[in-house]
Amino acid sequence: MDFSIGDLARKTGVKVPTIRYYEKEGLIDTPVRTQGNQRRYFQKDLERLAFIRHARNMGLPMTAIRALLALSERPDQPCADADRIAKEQLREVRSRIRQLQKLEVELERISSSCEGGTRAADCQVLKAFADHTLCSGEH
Amino acid sequence: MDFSIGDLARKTGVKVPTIRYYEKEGLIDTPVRTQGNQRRYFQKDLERLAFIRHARNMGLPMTAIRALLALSERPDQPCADADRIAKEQLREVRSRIRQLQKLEVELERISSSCEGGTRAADCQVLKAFADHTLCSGEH
DNA sequence: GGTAGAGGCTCTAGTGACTAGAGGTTCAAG
DNA sequence: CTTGAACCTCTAGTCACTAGAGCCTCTACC
Repeated sequence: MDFSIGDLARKTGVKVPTIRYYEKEGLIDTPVRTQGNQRRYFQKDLERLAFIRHARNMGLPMTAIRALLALSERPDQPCADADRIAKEQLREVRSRIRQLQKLEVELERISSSCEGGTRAADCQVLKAFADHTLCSGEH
Repeated sequence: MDFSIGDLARKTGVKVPTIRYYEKEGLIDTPVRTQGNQRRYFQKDLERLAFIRHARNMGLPMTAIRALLALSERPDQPCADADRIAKEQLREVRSRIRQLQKLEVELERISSSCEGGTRAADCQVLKAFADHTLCSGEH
């Protein structure tokens, strides 16, 4: 029926101190306590925490998660915001991918430039890191 | 011949407080001072800071940068380490790209699931964020 | 019912890589 | 010589946790 913070941690994959942190930050409800002052959770807490965890895994910033949580608490509100947040995150992810791909090209060039020269003084890798003008594109 | 911390900031694109922070962290030399206690820099400082900045732009962690800096200070050392660091970073970047691409697929699915339903209660986007089991792959 | 030890509690401080602000001093141009 | 932009140090704040100290409670077994 109810379960401890450790149970909740195991079920959601969120660490115990992180759950307490989320509580302090107001992301999850303050749970009921046992007579001995220990937290006890229920199914609804598990769902909310799983939501947060999943959204975090998807790279959403806490502010976006707060917005989504607020939205899900007012079920009669229009959900256009939720859609907007998801699309925004998608744009973010795509732009990060593009940036990393530029970086990939750059690093490929750098790490293939080691010609087996043995001394750091002649190391092309070090030179490549030092000299931005050698880069093919901007970043 | 010599220049101020503001000049150095402009030339490298590293902000003034960040330069002072790097000094405190031992990433750059403690510069000479004017009679009035202001920092004065030279070409070598500019080069070192540009190196750091470029490497940071490439996503290298500070520890890797420290290793590269240490290496470049001992020019007779073999440079295999530099090559290893570059290759390691390349692997990292590639793995981050793969992860983000999975996320992209996921977010595409989520953000196309809004069927114009107007109420948050029925919002597929919120459901998708809540329910990990709807995900196609792992993450 | 007693006890051991796993797990719970609060609180403070630390992480990385900076950033912001307060309150004061110095430099360089006019 | 004056003005004001740029410099100085120091502390504290950011984000999203994480680590540790020191203490308390719950549960399972005897």
